[in-house]
Amino acid sequence: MSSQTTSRPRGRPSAPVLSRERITRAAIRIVGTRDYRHLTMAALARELGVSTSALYNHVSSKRDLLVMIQESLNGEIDCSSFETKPWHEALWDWAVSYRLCFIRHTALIPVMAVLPVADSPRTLEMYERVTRGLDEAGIPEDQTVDVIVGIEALVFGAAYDASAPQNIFDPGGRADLAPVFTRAAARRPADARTAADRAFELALGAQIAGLRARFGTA
Amino acid sequence: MSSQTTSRPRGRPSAPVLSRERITRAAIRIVGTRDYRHLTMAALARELGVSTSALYNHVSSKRDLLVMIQESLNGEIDCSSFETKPWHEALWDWAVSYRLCFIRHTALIPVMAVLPVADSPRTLEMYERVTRGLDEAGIPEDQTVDVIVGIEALVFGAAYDASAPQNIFDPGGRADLAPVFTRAAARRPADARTAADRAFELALGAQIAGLRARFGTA
DNA sequence: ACCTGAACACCGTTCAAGT
DNA sequence: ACCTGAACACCGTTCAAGT
Repeated sequence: MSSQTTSRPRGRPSAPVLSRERITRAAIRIVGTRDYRHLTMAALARELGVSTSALYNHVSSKRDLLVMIQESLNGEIDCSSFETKPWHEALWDWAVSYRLCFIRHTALIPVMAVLPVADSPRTLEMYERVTRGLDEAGIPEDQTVDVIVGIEALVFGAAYDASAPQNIFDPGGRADLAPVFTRAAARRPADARTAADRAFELALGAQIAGLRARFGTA
Repeated sequence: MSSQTTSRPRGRPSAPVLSRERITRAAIRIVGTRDYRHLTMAALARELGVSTSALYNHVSSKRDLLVMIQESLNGEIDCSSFETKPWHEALWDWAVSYRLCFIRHTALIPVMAVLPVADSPRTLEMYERVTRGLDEAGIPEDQTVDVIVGIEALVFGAAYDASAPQNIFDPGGRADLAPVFTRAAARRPADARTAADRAFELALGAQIAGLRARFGTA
């Protein structure tokens, strides 16, 4: 009895061309060099040298693909400070790293912001580390998640701001409509990125200072 | 000489069916009753009883349309408190009203967040009132815009959060990955909207408290 | 000036057919 | 199991043709 014989044809079993990992890497390659608008299923397939429909053997939808990218990205967010620094400093480091990660991926924010954590193990892992850090610092258990959500909201909004065009606060011909604002806007750093960084750091510093005042500085 | 005679045909000059105002109102009607995914140029034309291509006599692109909606919406944001209350209370009222306005319009956030103010007179007007309020309260002129940008970032992120699905923080089968987080998440209000409101108010309160500490409570 | 109808160049997604 | 090629149901946008 040749029970060893499998039903698969003899000779080298042809390994599949695609995998979720290869697809994710190719997608990140595309959005890394070009824009998110260029990340189409067709472009992705071309990058991988397969037909578009082949992708659907590994990915259930484009949204699924975006979640995979987000998962991979989330691994780069640094929450190691919660192991070594006081909670308010760790919160700062985390937020800074978080924002940096999403500035070049604002297209993922609408996905990430409403994604059930159950669908994203790495996000869950990140939340766990931050929650534990806040918990051990004595933040009341029924508010640790609120603290996280609040910081995250600022981070997402600030990531958009940092990806805005250079002249976003230039009133153009309508300066007469807003003289005080126009003068104040002209006082900001000329480089848009520098201006955005400063605004984020002011807001983050204020928010964390407010949290310290509320929960104690321990 | 019948110099009075115009080149337009005699009789009642047929008034145009469309206008930017009518188009904007129809668009708001659609997103008010249905989802933003249903706001297509074809659906909008059908709502107005014209052909799709007719829209392009009044609107240059779908992005243009979204900006028009945003303009109209911005008129509903309340910054009147800056005329009557101390700056920190006015900032609170403004942020609350701002967020409320965008919770049902998160699709506009990517547009609004990177829109040059020159393209949006009403946004400019809003910024003017807020800047003036902060200016008169003694916030240094070179930081008023940063304060606004920081509050706005929180507002946009919080609007996303408030529009997230009910079970967003339910770890599902992966509770083992995040025991501390799971316990903390279970402590939040059952109603997602209530939970989101509380998180926003904690963050906003903290941020404003931090700003007061920085700039003085005058 | 303003509207219609047809066409264009895309999208994401499905599916029968092959191996 | 995994891939191809063709097809489908949409998108936003353009444009010649009409009034």
